[in-house]
Amino acid sequence: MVMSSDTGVNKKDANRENILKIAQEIFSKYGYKKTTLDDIANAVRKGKSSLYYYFSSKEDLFQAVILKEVEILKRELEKVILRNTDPVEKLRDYILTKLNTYRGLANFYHALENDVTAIEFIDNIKNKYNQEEIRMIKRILIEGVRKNAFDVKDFTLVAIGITTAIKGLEMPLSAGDYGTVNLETGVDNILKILCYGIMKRN
Amino acid sequence: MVMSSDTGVNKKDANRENILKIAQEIFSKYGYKKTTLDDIANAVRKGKSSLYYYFSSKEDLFQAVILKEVEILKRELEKVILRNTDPVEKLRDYILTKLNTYRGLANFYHALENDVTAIEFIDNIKNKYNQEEIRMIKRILIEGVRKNAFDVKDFTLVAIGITTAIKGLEMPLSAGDYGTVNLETGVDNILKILCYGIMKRN
DNA sequence: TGATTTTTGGTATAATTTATTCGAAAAAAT
DNA sequence: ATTTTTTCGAATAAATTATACCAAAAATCA
Repeated sequence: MVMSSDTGVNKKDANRENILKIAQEIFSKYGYKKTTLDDIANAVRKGKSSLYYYFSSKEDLFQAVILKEVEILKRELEKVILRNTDPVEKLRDYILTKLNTYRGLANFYHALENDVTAIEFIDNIKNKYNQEEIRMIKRILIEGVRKNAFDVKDFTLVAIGITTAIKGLEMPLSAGDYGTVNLETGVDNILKILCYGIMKRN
Repeated sequence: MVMSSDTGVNKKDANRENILKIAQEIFSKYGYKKTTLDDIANAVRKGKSSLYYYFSSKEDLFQAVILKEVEILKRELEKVILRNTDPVEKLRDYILTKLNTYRGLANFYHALENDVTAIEFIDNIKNKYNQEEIRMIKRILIEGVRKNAFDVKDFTLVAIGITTAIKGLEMPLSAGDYGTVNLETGVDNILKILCYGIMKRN
């Protein structure tokens, strides 16, 4: 393969990225099963068979989309963590950012149902990510204590607790009732509860 | 057919209604093509073949859903028309109500593409309804003039103009970019423009 | 109760859709 | 001009799906 000399990215990679971006939109709208390669091919204005030049199969494309999505989420959350905000605010931002990005992933998950391999794949990612999540929450907690806002003894334990609470918030998204749930309200509710347990009383 | 004596509605009709309601949700989420009878059957917790006891075909069911949707929209709009509000407010409410209900219809339309017969069917309804719309707008205008808020010479012409403007607002919905457009803002923009042309200056 | 009507859903099938392959040709780069 | 990259039409095999039929369950009635 020969690539253009000045730009580090070649055309193929650019095309891949474009396909990925559009595929993520369509997948997240219809879910895995209901999305056809024709849908994607039409949207990127290429022949269906051209997709196989970039990805070896529908599943391969799907996994690439998910992987990219996870990367984006990770970077987004890092940003929140590094922001210089009040600890509670930071916790709230973290959860909201996560849920909002998760909303995209949710629809993938939703229309998977039978497709065992795909579910397994996603579950693997989720588990892997779970560890990272706990670490991140921990950082927020530690910072909160240092700033004299939180009073936490066992960081790991509390971090796991909060992670669990977030999972609870994710549930309705996975289940697919979008319109019904108000994310912010849900988060604030959970936050209020969490804070009463965590906050240092004066 | 023998029906229960006291209630006017029999069970079959109730089931039909239920199927209609659920089918509308699924159709409006995935569009006509991507919705399978299995989807609907599962959602109503019946066997797929049972649906044929209530509707003669997928298309039949689809048309019933649309027809019902149109009925609901019509009734909703009648209510707005009869409300005792400021004319501009009423116009705004009318348009917003229409667009919001239309959001549901939009997705049907969106995933129709090839299916010529279905498109024709919907277009027929749209045309038929268009006349009614003009009549309704006219009523709002007439009332507005009587209340000394509007200054309109040719009601029909202005009504057609407004109807056209509303179509413009519907477009992005038909095109399928939901998240992008803010209905209220769009409506208020159009309204502001419309009012400057219609309002009686003091 | 037993008879009849309503409602359900399993199974079968024919038509359609869809993911994937292959190879050749257009486009771009060298 | 030759090589490399990229595209896509056509073919296919597997899966999905709308629809038809029929028998049995459930509800209603007499």
